[in-house]
Amino acid sequence: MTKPKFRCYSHYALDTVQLLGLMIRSTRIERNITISEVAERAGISRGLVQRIESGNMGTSIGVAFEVAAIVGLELFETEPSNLERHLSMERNKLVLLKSVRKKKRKINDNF
Amino acid sequence: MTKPKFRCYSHYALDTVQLLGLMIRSTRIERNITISEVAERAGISRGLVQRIESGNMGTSIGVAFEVAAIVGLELFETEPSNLERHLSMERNKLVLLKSVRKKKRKINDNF
DNA sequence: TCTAAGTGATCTATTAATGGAGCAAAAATA
DNA sequence: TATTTTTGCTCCATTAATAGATCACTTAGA
Repeated sequence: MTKPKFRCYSHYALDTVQLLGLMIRSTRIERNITISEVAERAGISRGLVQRIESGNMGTSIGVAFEVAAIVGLELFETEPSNLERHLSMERNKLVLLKSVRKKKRKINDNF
Repeated sequence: MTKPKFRCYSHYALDTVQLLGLMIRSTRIERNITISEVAERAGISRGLVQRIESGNMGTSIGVAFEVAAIVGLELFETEPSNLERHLSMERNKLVLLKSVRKKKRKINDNF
């Protein structure tokens, strides 16, 4: 796969990233925190917080989730304590689920 | 803020990104899709899918959410139709919420 | 209304992510 | 068990993201 000049995103992915940005922004404003404060606490630049809030697809997921945590927006879990539980559940699940094996598609090849 | 050599993440952000990766992986395996297939459908490399599934903090949020969508993992919303509704709700909310103004902390400065 | 704080945006040097190839280990199944 | 697919990982060249500074515009509050 050669690296594309302009990456193509599905409507769903675009909407999801934009929704996350808007939720971060509204939560931040509701709790009376400035962009500069968030940037300082996250250890990133002011411009990067702006790009995250505006739904930029290229920002790194770690920083975006860190910003969400700083403003107090909870992802996936309503309670932080559930996060650990959910995490270990998924880890246990994946002990059984290993790799995927595709069935050979060699049917109807002799006519 | 000078760009740090090693960025520092909160435990919560680390767990959240890792959880997303694990959920993508288990959903992918349950639905019998290989990493290579996901990579091809997302238009990215096989290694990048691996990094996303292993909870790498530096991968771009757009690609990570695209991969989640491809394996059929729904973020934030249980139904895709709710996503649009949620999005417009947030947009409407932010019409009123503009910028944050910090109170001047000029109390007790004359003693 | 006036003023300062907050925000949005652009530009460039620096830093980091990604693709692609290759290799070894693990896992599925014949 | 033998064999082939899938996966995990490393390396490096290329491409993209980020920091930092700056400027204009918007907003909140005096």
